[in-house]
This record gives sequence, C-alpha cells and structure tokens, in this order.
Amino acid sequence: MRIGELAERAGTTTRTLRYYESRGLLTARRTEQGHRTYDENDLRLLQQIRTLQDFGFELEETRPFVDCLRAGHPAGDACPASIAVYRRKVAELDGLIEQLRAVRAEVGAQLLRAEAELPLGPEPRCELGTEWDTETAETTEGRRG
Amino acid sequence: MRIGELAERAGTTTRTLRYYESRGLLTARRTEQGHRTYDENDLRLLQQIRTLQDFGFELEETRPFVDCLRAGHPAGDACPASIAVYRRKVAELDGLIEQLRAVRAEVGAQLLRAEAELPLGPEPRCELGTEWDTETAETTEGRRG
DNA sequence: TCTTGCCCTGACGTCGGCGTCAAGGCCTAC
DNA sequence: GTAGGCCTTGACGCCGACGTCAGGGCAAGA
Repeated sequence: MRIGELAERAGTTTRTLRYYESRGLLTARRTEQGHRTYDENDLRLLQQIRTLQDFGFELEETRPFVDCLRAGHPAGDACPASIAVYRRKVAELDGLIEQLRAVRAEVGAQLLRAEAELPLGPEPRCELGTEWDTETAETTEGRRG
Repeated sequence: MRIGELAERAGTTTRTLRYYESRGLLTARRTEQGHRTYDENDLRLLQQIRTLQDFGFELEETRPFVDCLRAGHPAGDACPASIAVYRRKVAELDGLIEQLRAVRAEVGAQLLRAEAELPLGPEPRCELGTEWDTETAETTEGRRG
C-alpha cells in the first residue's frame, strides 16, 4: 500500500510517516516512480509506535520496540532492550507523579489559605456569578467543552 | 539596584529578567544611560513569579499575581483573579495526575507481562549483570549521577 | 590609555513532533 | 488537453522560556 493508505489505516498523517522515516524508524520500499510502498508488517510497526506515543513515550524510546519487531519477534516488547525502556518509563512516571502530587498539595494549600484571607469571603457554596467566577468564565476556554 | 544584582538576588539570570520585561511582566525604570533600575518591590514581584514558575505555572498564569502585588495587595494571591488561576491549576494537576496514573498502570502491566513472556526468564531476584541490565547501563546516562 | 566589568539591543538556536506551504511529477478520467 | 488526485522533496512555522552570540557603550581603576 502507499503512504496515504497506511496513514489513514493507522489514524495518522503522511507527514508523520515521512517524519518517522527521516528519523530512521519505519523505512519504506519504493516503486519505480519513487513512491513509498508499505505492507502489513509496516502497519504493525506503525501501530506499535503509535501506541507507545499515546503513552507519552518519545520517538527514540520506541526504537527498541520497532527493532524487536523487525528482528522477527511476535511482540515489540519481547526483547530485553524494550523491557529496559518499560522499566525506565515506569520509574520516570512514578517520579513525575510524586512530584506533581507534591505540587498539587502545595497549590491546594495556598488556594485554601488565599480563599480564607479574601476580605470578601469565598462563599464556596454560593453558585451565583461571583466576581472570580465571572473572571474565570472570561479567561477559561470551554472548561465544559 | 541594576539588573545583574536583581538577577543574582533572585537566583536567576539577566536574560530572564529582560524576557519578563519583553512579556510585560516586571517592567523597569531606566537610568540616564538607559540601564534598568529595580527596587525591593520588584524583587518581591520577581520572587512571586519564580515561585509560581517552580510550581509549573506558565508565565501568563503568573500575571494576575503580579498585577495583584502591583495593585498594592500584601500577597499576590490576595485577588480573585489569582485565586481563579489557583483553582484552574489544581483542576489541571488533578487531571494530569490521574492521566499519568492510568498510563503508569498500563505500562506497569505491560512490563510484567513482557517479563513473564521473556524466553530467558526475568529472574527478578537476581542482581547479576544480566543482559538487559547491561543494556540499561549503556543507554542510560548517569542514573546514579 | 587601556583593560575590566557591567550594561544595552537584536537576533538566531534549542527541543519534539509534527503542520503547512511551495513547486513540481505522474497517472487517470473526462 | 486538462483537471483531479495522489505522490515527491525542501523548507519554514509553531510552542515556551529562555541560552548564547554579535556588536557596541560607558565608567572606574591601574
């Protein structure tokens, strides 16, 4: 299949596929006219990349998985190098989550303190259009969208 | 004081201060030679910005706090607009943390499955230099540094 | 006088993962 | 012949918060 069909079947764009090729992932064969040609195996590679990207993996981090599939393994994570990436990612996520939880606690505490010190009073149960609610509605883009 | 001294006292750089000025935060008076001049109040504004930046706030999100201090309030979060930013940030953090926890759970599960399916066996209790440990050491830059 | 040190403005570089435009080629249908 | 649709390469744009370099000014000390 050609690049447009592969992109559509994988739910991505041709630009993305050319970018992956420029990075050395997902290289393509060529027709006589110079058009890129892909097969079902390339689709599997691409799906592997996309799945990991959705998880927040950087492109470079997907490389071991692609290499693993290219080497003939049934799954991209059937190789030690891929598992090493998994491990690093889990550790990274754990660290990040803990960091964000600390920030969330700090900001939450500041919010409570600042609300309590507001001279006008926070009135948390009141759902009328108070001053800060109005301001929120002006600066927030579709929090309900 | 001049820009170099303010930057040093706030633990930042002159480039950063000029950048803040270009964004309309932390504007400075000028000497006859055109040099920027700051006072103690500017230091407080800057410290407010830096604190929020450390929390992961974008520069634009610090603007209400700065405006609040400029308006003469004793704290940057003594104004409704600042509190609105706090609220949005807390909600944003909660959403992000939940999202990361979901990804972490998924990646963790994939890791366990992949380890179990490794033909060589994961041997989780073994701390010898196994294949993937070696590979990790090659591709990870100073995990102990 | 010459160096040192601080300051100025302007502008390009960085990082990731593409989006988007420009300019052109090839094949097919009308 | 020509319009449409798919493909090609090349290259600039984007976002955020600056880093870094170029080229120049001004004042104090040796």
